[in-house]
Amino acid sequence: MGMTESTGTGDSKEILTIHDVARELGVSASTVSRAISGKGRIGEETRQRVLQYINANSFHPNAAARSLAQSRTYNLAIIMPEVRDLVDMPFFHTCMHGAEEVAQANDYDLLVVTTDGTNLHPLERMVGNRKVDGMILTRTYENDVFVEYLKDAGVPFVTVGRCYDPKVLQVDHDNAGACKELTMLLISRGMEKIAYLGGGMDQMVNIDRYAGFRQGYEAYRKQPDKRWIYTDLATKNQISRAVDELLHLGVDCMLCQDDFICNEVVQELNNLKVSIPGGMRVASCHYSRLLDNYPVTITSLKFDIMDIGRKAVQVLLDQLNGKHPRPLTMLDYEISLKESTKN
Amino acid sequence: MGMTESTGTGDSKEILTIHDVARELGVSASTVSRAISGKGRIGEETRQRVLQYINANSFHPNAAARSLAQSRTYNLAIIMPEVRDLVDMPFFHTCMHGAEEVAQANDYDLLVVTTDGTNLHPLERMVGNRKVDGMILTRTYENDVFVEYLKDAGVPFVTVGRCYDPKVLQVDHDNAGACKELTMLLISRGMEKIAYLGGGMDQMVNIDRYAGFRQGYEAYRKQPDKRWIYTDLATKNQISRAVDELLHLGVDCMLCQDDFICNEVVQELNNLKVSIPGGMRVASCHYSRLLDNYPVTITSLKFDIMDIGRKAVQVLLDQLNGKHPRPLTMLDYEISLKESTKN
DNA sequence: TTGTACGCGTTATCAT
DNA sequence: ATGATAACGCGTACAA
Repeated sequence: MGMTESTGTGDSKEILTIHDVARELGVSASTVSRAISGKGRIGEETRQRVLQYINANSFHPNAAARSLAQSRTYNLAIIMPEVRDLVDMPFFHTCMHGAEEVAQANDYDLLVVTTDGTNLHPLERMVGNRKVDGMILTRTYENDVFVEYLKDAGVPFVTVGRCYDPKVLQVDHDNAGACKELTMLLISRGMEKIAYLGGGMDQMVNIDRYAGFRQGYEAYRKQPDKRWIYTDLATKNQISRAVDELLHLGVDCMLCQDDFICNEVVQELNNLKVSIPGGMRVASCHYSRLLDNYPVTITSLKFDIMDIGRKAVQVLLDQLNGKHPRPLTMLDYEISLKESTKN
Repeated sequence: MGMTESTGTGDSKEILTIHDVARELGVSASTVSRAISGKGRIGEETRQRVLQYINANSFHPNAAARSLAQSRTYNLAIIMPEVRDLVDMPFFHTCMHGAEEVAQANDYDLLVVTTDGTNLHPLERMVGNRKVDGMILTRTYENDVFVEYLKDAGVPFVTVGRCYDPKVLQVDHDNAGACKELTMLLISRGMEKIAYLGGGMDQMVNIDRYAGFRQGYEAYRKQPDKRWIYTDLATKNQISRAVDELLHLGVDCMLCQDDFICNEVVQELNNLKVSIPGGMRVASCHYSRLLDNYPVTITSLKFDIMDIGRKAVQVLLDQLNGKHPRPLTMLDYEISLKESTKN
């Protein structure tokens, strides 16, 4: 738009195109393109000459043009659950940073999208506009509209968390196995009456952890009392009420489904002047720094969250690049036995 | 690529282009384009006809093509500091969600980029590729290489936090003013010896808060003892050591520069069995849920973080749309006087 | 090995 | 008010 031509010497500021480079080097645009992409045969010397020039003049191919020509955006989207309570965000954010790290390393960019468990709209826009090559679902539900939609739309995606469809790319920890092991450990330490405090059973991770808890009991041919079990706990109030009632029931230990719940449980116990582990034992199926804030260390399962984000993107990129990654990637966990369950 | 044509009736799945729509409706592509964009004159009835058709067949314009034609990506990037400690992330993540909310509402997408205070590389890639229309800097430094780079590159951007250049778009709280007010309040409540525990003085926010602290004293024509002042505290160890020494000096109150530091301070005090506010008074220049975990409520400054993210994007979009937003947007704060500073 | 020509899907500038 | 046509910048068969 009425921009005066640079006078003679190659100025900075001007935005270069592949043609500018070509003209300057006395070659054709396609040669430049080949030099950059590495595709198609090209003389090594011209290749170097081009590469050197674009480096020196910091030429970058226009993403939109490239995207249009290749039908590839080099963008990934990560879908985050709507933030209700700030404290339950660490998992997703850590995961996001892991994802971003690997994306970045592969010259991909990461778009963040937050949406609740039902609103497809933001996804539809992205898919419709073809703004991304693939997506990462950071949470899975028992009836997952996102999974259904993406399968249907033919968009490559990976889930963080389990998914019933075995063909869907998924990376997860063995939540059930881990909780089973933790439960068994607690029982073996003499805790007979273990209470379970869990959240929304519409989420796969919660379903799995609860299943693991039951399996732990079954392995000992025992059964937890129904009154010790709370699921679908959503608010702080519900949690503290559950704690109160469980105290009356005289359980030996409170097994919390995640760090958020554990956090509330410990606080309520604190309020009631119940000491840990003297008055009550506590364990959590997921550890986060949140729990660092207590003088007593908490027995818990530990997962490498950043790594799950990394792996998710790795698998997704493999998929996009035509490799055929194993659909299911299982990550390690660790049981961290601490003071809070000392007998 | 060898896709069989849909037999007769307009199937779903096929990816439509603006031409398909045009052909189907017996109009030209440009008419369809105009109907969608609203630009250029077009008959109201044809307009409706087009709009209805694209709705019914869920047509979305190809983002890459549109981007190429308009030289506009409808993407924004948010630059997040490299994550060192997970606990100091809440600010940036909350900010991000606020930004994403407004971006989403304006049909923009948000790319996340994390980088430390010196590494320009990720920015250069984005700018070079023209992947975004603008950027949000979530943290500003006294000598800010990002600000310099973006100004130089002519990329629209907004900073969250203050910046020396008055022409740079910035949205911020009045950190200095708020800390001054808080300091004065503490003094007026009889706390003569206020210790200050702060972090890296390379960051603008820390510079401002510290300045506010000093101004608070000056307003009373007093001066804090040098030994009460700790800046550039980086590790937990440094913080707890500072707390120990300050206890020996017999200060009346510990004013913490942010929630992270306050968190450590309170923990250390806990370890040492020093009660709050009985044994020591504590206040924080920034509140986050982190501090919810203590039985005693903490006197602090409160900022609406989500809102700062929202405002940042709003201002940036205004800029992109040729409006001329005021360079400086100041957001409100609130002083929350709680138990931790009771005398 | 390298150059030519066309397509990717949209917007914008001209005509009509 | 609408239609044809030329960009936008890059990738890629095809030709040389």
